[in-house]
Amino acid sequence: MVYTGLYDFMQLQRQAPDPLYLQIKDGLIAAIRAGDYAPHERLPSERELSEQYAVSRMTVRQALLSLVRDGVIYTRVGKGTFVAAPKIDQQLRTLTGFSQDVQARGGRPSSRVLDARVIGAAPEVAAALRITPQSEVIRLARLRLSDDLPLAVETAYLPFARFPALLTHDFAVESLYAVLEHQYGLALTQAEQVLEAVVADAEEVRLLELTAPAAVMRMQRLTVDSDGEPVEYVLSSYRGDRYKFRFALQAGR
Amino acid sequence: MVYTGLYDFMQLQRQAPDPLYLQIKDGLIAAIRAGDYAPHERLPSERELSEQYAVSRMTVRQALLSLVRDGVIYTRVGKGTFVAAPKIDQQLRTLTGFSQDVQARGGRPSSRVLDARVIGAAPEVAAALRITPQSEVIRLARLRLSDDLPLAVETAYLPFARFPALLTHDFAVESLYAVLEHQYGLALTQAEQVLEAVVADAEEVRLLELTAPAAVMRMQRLTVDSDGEPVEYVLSSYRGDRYKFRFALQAGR
DNA sequence: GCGCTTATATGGTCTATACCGGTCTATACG
DNA sequence: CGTATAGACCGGTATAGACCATATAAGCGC
Repeated sequence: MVYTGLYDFMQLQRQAPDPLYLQIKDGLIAAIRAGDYAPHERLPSERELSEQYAVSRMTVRQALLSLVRDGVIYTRVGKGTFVAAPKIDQQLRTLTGFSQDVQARGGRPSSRVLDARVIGAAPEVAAALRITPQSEVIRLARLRLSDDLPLAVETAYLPFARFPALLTHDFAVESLYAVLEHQYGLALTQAEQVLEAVVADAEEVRLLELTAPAAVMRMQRLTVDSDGEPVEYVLSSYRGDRYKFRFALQAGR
Repeated sequence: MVYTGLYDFMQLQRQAPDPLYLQIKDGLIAAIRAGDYAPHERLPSERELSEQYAVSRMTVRQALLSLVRDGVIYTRVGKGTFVAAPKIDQQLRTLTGFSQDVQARGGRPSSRVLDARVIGAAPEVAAALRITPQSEVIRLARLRLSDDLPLAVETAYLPFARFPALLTHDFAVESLYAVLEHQYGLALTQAEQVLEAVVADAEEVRLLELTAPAAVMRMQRLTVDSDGEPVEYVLSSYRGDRYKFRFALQAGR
């Protein structure tokens, strides 16, 4: 036990170096993320990689197998190892509002404010936000566009008591999530969503410039801050033909 | 090469024998299920197992690592390998199919098989399952009902090569996920979904007993096993008026 | 040109061996 | 008696090599 003190010291100084196969794994992840390999592009063969990294083929395989389990790459006998289609999982790391969402898809988000005022909370809204009915809530209704094409109608409700100065912002320009994060220092980490497919009503047809009959995706979202306090309750209607909702499911853990 | 002829013969007679490590894995699963090892009981060491099965230690490790990924066992450096706590953990580690889903909502699931056969994979299906186009896939189309009311049309595609005996089951009665789990020992842990709202086409109107125009939720799901291998590609259409898709979003972690 | 064989590349499986650091225990020492 | 320490055993990492089935392209015979 002579070295206990020194060992602890070194533990604090630096982590034990990762095993080789993890270093290789990280290297490959970095290369893929850097764009050195496009989706479905072939990686060097296991034998080539073992030469490049100067390790045995089994060690390379350990790194590759781990990447396969993570869904980053896939293998085909006799053909090679390939980069998997980009994972949606990544997208879910942060809760995104409309603006980030559209940007992530390569679009240019914009908004038209339809309504922005303080009203008494309807029972349904009060229940969702867990406040007393008829207490004041901010109602922010916007038409959301991607590259100037109408994509969704969105109505957000927030407790007025908590965000009294919120309506001083111009939400035709600013992102609600950005304001909540930077102005109020909120970390939005959890949300509960309900999706439903319905035939668009007259109002939706008009605002989203649809031709009846058309389908819209109605979304209900309750966003909660890191303390578990409800922050916003949002009702949206997305054009069915322009919006696909994609996400990853993961069991357990 | 003395055995080539015999080997070819056996190939024709029955599927290629599982690799050693899978045989060992199955053996251990059977032993655990039979109660030979209680939860948290230590298994023989890797070196002992390699003697018992007369294989190298690396082969034993391959079996054990797969069991760890499936959550059946866990390992502790310096101590040994142990049986994981049963069921409840297990349950949470797997995704749910239609049957479990409806049951969780308090409904009584049932099915009508519309089509069940082996066909050549369409390009889209082959790409999703990451198999070569035109290779054989199982196509299982079912009308899914909850309390005898039509709720969804679901078409699942699975690689035939991996599940050659799958169609011997009656999927009007059995759950596909249950068969995959118990028969093939698969832990379905990851899936990627895409949801879209559309106006129901004539076929959907007829099968789901809708009145046009009506909205349906089209779902696309790629389910992947614990080894990262695509298992099934499912296209579904849910009645918009009877199905709400609810889930929790969580950022970061 | 068309079909067949052959050569070559790939990932998948398996062996045999080695050393590491963590864990536990029996034994020798103070 | 308490405690070091040596050693046995554990899973984790790594090597070097072998053979398999699959996939693809080159070469060959017709």
